[in-house]
Amino acid sequence: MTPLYDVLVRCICTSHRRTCTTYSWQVAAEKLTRETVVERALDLADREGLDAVTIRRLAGELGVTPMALYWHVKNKDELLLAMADHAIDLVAARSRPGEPWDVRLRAMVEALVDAMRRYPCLPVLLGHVDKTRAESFRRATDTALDVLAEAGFTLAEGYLIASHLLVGVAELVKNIPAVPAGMTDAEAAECARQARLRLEMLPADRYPNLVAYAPALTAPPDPDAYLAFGLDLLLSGVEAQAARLADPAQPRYGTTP
Amino acid sequence: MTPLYDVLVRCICTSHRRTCTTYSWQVAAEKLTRETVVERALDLADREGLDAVTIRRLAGELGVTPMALYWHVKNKDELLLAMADHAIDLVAARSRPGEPWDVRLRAMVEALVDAMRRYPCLPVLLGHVDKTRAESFRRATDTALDVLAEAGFTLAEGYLIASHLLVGVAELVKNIPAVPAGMTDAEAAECARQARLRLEMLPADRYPNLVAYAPALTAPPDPDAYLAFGLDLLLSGVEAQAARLADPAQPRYGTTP
DNA sequence: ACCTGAACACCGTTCAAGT
DNA sequence: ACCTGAACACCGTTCAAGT
Repeated sequence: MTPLYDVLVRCICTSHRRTCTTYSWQVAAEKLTRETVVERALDLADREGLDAVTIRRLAGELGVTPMALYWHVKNKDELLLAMADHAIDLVAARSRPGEPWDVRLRAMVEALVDAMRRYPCLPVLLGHVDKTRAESFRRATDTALDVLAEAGFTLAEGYLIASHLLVGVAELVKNIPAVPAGMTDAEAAECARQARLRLEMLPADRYPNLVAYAPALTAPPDPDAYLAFGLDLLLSGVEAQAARLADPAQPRYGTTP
Repeated sequence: MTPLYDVLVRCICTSHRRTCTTYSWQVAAEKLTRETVVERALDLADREGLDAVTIRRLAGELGVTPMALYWHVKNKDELLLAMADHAIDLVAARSRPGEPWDVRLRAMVEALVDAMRRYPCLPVLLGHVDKTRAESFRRATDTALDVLAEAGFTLAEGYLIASHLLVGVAELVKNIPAVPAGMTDAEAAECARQARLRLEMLPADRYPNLVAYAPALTAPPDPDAYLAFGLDLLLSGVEAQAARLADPAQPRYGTTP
């Protein structure tokens, strides 16, 4: 542990690294960074579900020892937070000032939908992080509060609406009716048939509506009509409240700014 | 390991047990049942959060070996499912046939709110179970579909609305502004002050609305106004859609029954 | 029928040590 | 600065065995 030894080792190390990076088999092990850790974690979660994202498993995927990750990320909670932060990053940007509040709000919600379709793990990921600690959530929430204030809502009301829209969109995208990626038409049909049978096997006297719903499951899914209806449902609630609260006699939640 | 030894041990044991049950310190170990397992798990989750519900931890709480639980419950997933099932049990019952659809729907939603306030772990628990596998969910969904069909929705629309209301209420109750149980007024005030400071410490140029929202946090929380606004928001969306879809020219999601 | 004990393959995380 | 190795205290679950 003399300085000389230290310097010597350091030299060997850097020169070793310099030569190695020229070989292709070393490219994968090419100096870990926090960004690649987070992106690889998102990738893993999208492919195999959030449960597959494990410090040890992720480390294996990156060709590195589990404890190596702790250099780039404080702990698993921070990893999940960084994943959500990274996935939601583009949402705040898509508000268009100048437009009326309802089209601005719809644009934001559609940006949310896009983010969740781009990162399928995002809806369930949202349930595992403290949203107030993520930077991109704060940005998105702040611009949402801006839009909603323009609609006449108090800040407290706007805050509630913002988180309501967030989980509403998450639930919507989670249940989006689509053939799972990498499934042939035949497999998808078989899948739908089994889902239908599961419903039809229920006792019809106790669950008449669920049983009646079963045939609809064999029809080809229509994600666009589904999303259109879901988004209208979410947004029309906000619009209805905005209209109702335009009457100053109505009781409010929170003080008007 | 002779038969004689076997019988001998058995005698000692049963007589031991028979005497023991007369002592009060043995009452807790009084024959485990699936119901007490589930209820104890709910209790544990309510007190210390869902993460505290662990097979081993729960077994310890029940004064029993971890593997004993596997006799009453197939695995942890089934335990979580049974917990949700038990907590949501009373909801379907609270629909009042004869009333118009919107008051029936509101009654169901309010029953949901009650269940979630009774079992604080329920909102997060819902994120960890497959709702289609729980009996009381199916019952509640079926009666909801009944109510929503009366409102003119298709079954597909009704199904979407039902799950939308479920997660909407869950999010609402999760964020309910109330002084946490077992906290003095002084502690609650300190808690609010810190929440306010956390917001006010944010850079005001990037998050102007969040910073402006901070002072509202020091005001005493008003759970009733919060819930009233949240429920109105949820339900007015459904009502607005019902009104819009009364026009037969409007596009629909799913076929009308 | 109901419960225990030992064992297996997994976790997240710490801490000292290497290079 | 960045990564490894060994260790700790925890998981869920199986399987054979006890009573």
